[in-house]
Amino acid sequence: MAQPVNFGPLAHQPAYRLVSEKIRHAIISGDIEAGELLPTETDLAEQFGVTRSTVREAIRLLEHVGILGRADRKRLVVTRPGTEAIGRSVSAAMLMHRVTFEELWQVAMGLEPLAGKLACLSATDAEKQLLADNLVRTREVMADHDALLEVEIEFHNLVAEATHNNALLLARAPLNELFYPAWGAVIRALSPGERILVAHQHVYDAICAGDQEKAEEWMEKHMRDFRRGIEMGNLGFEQPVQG
Amino acid sequence: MAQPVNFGPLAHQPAYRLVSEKIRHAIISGDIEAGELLPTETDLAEQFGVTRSTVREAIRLLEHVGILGRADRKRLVVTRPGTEAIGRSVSAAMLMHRVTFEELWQVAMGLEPLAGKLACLSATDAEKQLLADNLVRTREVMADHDALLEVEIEFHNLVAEATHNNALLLARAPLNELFYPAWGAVIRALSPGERILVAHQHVYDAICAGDQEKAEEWMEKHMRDFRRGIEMGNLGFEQPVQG
DNA sequence: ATTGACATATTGTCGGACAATATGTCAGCA
DNA sequence: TGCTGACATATTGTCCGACAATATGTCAAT
Repeated sequence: MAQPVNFGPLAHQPAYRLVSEKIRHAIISGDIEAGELLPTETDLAEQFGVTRSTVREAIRLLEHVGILGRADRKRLVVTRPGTEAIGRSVSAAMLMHRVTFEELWQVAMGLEPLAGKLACLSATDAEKQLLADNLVRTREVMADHDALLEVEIEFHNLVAEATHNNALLLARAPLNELFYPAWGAVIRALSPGERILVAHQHVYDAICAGDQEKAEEWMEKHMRDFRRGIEMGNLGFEQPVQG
Repeated sequence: MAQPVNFGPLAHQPAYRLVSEKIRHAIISGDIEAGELLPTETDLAEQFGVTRSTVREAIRLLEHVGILGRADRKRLVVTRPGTEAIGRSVSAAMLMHRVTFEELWQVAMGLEPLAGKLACLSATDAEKQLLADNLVRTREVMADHDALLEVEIEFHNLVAEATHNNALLLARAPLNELFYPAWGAVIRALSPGERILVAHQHVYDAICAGDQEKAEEWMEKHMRDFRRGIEMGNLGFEQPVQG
């Protein structure tokens, strides 16, 4: 029996998407470097043969992803999406998927110890110094829950940055965003300042000594502590994270 | 001396951003469920007290991130950003950051073995069956480079899905996108069909047996093979990945 | 129940308009 | 010279109104 011909739906992309794709392609293919200014909307409209409104919609499409930004609230500029932009999108996606703490924690268990390990190989003296400063401040604010949360988050970010691995930085971007409130709750509930400091100290020592195993191991311990904190504080380890 | 008052630049957000934020907030806070239809553009324009053009720009802002999509090329619908949408944004970001294979591989070494391990705990019979089917097909197409690439990628996706961990799925989304071409190059250069099959087989066995350590270990071996493939094929392990 | 004709709703695109604001130019003045 | 202020210009944000293409709903005819 002859298969009835199956015409796939002919994909008539709206113009604003085509324009958006063209610009996007020009950007990620490197034709336009990050930091370069884009032509004005009117120019683009002429070049593509569409109206300014259409160009504007195309631009908006790229704006929230972080590929395009504004230089001085006027001219459009090509930007590298930073961890903030990526963190926003991905964590929004995770929220909508009702990701639980457990799921998130499992990912963190894959990435944070890795960050510790890699930092041993690539941390510069300046970065080690930043970590040392962070430790000092941790000791100072141990009693202040809010401040402790700040330095705690900062420590992890510093370690991640010390890896000089942009892929890792981007991959763990959403963790920051989503763990923030939970971590704060744990700190308020259990005042684990001392334990945090000890773990951080060991990680720092390991990084300075270039001891990958130790860094990995202590990051892991640290994360397990965090998990236990959520469980003990009855914060709902199996519950979806809250925005 | 009295500090001269420092007026921060007053942040006058353009209207389309405000509208976008309102909608975005309504979505991720759960006021609008995924799958629900949004009011029409004209309605939204009235509700917000702006013109349709402005609403449209606001919508575009959310569209590319994946939280808004079209139901039937007409009505707007709230969607959960899937791995494709996230993969696109994040991999674009990674491309612009000139992420190298090495960086990417390091992240994959954090996530893929983890996926193998977790899949041991949560893979359903149906998912195991899918993996089995994949293995059969792998054996069949071992000589065909393109087809081999397909099943190889599929295998990793199946394992990841078997974890039932959405956070993990989203975090590894960009890897798929970016490794794809490289993996293909490795396959074409070295025809490693046999090695791939062996590794997959062991991972599959481990998942069926619930043997976390073995699954993790073989995923790791598999990834190391991949790394060696890139190095041996002179594909530039320290080079930025190509879009 | 299916088909076809027709009105309606909604999106995609266009064109033009104007206010607010940043940029560039140039004369005037210490 | 070097700074200031006035003015024209360019660019973006926002609005309005319009129209074509297409999907949806209704209703009569078969």
